[in-house]
Amino acid sequence: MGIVAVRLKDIADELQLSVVTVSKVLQNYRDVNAETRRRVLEKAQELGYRPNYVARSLVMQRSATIGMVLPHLRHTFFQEVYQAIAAKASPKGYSLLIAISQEDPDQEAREIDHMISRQVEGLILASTRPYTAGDFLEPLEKRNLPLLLLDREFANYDAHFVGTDDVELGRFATAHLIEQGCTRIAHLRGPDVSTAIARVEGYRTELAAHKLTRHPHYVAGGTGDDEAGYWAMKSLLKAKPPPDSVFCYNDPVAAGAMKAVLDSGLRVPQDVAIVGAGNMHYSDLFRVPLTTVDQRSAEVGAQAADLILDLAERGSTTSATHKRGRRPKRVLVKPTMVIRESSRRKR
Amino acid sequence: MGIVAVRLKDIADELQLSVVTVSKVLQNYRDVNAETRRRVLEKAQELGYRPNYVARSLVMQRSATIGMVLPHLRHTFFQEVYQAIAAKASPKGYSLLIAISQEDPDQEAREIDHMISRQVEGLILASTRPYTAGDFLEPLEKRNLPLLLLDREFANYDAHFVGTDDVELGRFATAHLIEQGCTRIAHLRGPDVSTAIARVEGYRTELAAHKLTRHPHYVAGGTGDDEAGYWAMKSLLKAKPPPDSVFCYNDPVAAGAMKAVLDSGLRVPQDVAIVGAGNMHYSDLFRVPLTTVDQRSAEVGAQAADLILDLAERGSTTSATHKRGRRPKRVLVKPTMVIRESSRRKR
DNA sequence: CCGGGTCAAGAAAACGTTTTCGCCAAATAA
DNA sequence: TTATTTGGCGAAAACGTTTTCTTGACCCGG
Repeated sequence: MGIVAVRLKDIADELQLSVVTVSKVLQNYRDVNAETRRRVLEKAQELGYRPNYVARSLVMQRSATIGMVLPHLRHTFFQEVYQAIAAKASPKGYSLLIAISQEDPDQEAREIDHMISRQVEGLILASTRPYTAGDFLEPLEKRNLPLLLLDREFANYDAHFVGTDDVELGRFATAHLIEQGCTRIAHLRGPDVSTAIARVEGYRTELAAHKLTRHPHYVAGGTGDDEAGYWAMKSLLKAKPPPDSVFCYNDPVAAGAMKAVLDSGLRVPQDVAIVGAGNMHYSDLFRVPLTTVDQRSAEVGAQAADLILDLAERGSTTSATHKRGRRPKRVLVKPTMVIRESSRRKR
Repeated sequence: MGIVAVRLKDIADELQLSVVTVSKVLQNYRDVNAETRRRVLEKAQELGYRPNYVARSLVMQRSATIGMVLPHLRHTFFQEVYQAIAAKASPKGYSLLIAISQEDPDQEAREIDHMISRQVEGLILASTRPYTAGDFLEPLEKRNLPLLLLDREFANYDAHFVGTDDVELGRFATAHLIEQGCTRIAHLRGPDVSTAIARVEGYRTELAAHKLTRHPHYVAGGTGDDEAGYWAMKSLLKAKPPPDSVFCYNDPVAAGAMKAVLDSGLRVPQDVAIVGAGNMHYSDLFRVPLTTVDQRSAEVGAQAADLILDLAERGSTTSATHKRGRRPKRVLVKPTMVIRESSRRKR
């Protein structure tokens, strides 16, 4: 019972050779006779030999594995980033070990520990923690294990980062609404993570640049899902005067907000223009096709893959080298507007 | 440079002990002095020791890893299944190694080989192959490695399977349209995989049960995405007589179909009623909220997790034991209707 | 004083590889 | 002929664990 595996030794025994010679054939060493090589390859084929990467990892001190710890897989953003990373890592022989923290910081810490134990050569982390890093990163530092923060960064911790330029995202969305003639622009912000904070900043900056006043009640919060968007929008509509437009933290929030507006008998975009973010799949098929800011997730993924693979191959570093003067990389991908019906006021 | 790790030996050296004793402490063996145990635990904490699972896997002949090979992550189905599996596997100490075949059979075969080399204890495969298994499963059989087919099964190969009851799905959708008074019911089928074939079967069975004729042109094919749905629907609308309703392979196809209908100036559901499948996130926010058949993906994932973990723990089997008389398990999850506007003809 | 038992620790073997080094025979050069 | 190189192969060590077996010290009862 159990799994039966063919080892180098099995090939060696059958051919009256040593494991060393067999190994050498498979590693393409030159100091082995052509005829011997042929016989080994033939036998390996015949027995269906597959190398044992666990053993190889141990002796070579290289797992060829990249770990990813994500809060969830709900948004297309993480899926597409994941696909982009997989597409780059696989041809280089790297495997991807994935863990989901379920938005739970303790679970996140456990999964990170687990990744360490699995000897990953690099770790991509989209942290679920509210904006600030704790000492849960210490084990990574101690081991000098390459860390790449994805999408969300920490205010008090310098690490390599790849994500969307969220300040720009906020500015783009807001500028677009202004351009459409909106003046009472509200914002449904997300939870207390860097992306949400940066989007608020972009929103404010752009309003200020156009000398538009911010009604104090025009920024409402939530957990970042459609449920939250629905209820936040419901209450926003009761403000006096009510907003004529809203920039939402992401597409799910925008979807909820749209539902709230339509349920209230108001029209989109005539009464309330809506802009989301993330360009979720099929958001063009919403009741009113949704204007959104595309985060170019595939590009984010590609950048993340390039960086983490580079770090892994060079055997750098969480933050140790930063302290020796080298700055961590910070890659911000510029978002792009995708304009659809939900915000089109001008014809 | 490179990653620096703390080993058992480091702890042992500092405390003038042998690795054996240190290992025993961490494995909770009883034959070690209480004071020694305390010192070891303290030192392990101090040095930030994390066990090396690669070494442990090698000696214990247990990787505690489950592999998943999926065609892609686009549909919410796979995401939710993945999440459900992760939720069950993680508490049991299993990690998930994921690979994406990109719908490419060769890539799929490579990824399977890779999983073998990584010594996974069980493999979940949603194959991209058109309905029939090839000899690419031979390495799995040879090693007696537990295989679980997810979502899509093979006609000519008996293996454990967990997925949606797709025949029922096709019947449910069709029956619902009949109930709404539709008579010219078309079907936009998916690619040549078992799920699509089964859905067609359900569709035909239900039509026959109601003695409804099938217009030969009423089944149109495609690749299963919204693009395909759009063009297939476009041409379906030119049929004489045109269908008054359509059951679509999945929600993306339905989304494309809806777009085609609306673009043609027709109304949903009055002129053409539409039913999708999969209950994609936010399909209730479509231009016309989409009626769909929910595949209960979380339940599928939970079942898949239970089965593969059970197989892995018991060290069974691809198909070897099947031949010894034990039948592979076949778990079919019953889908449920989610009725929304796109199909509601009766008030 | 001896035999048995208990307690605490370590030595050795094992897991499947890779790599370095050494060995021997045959071929080549001097 | 002798010295040197070359070609082909294997022995041994290493990677970080876990497990089994052994050892030695100590205590207790007879």
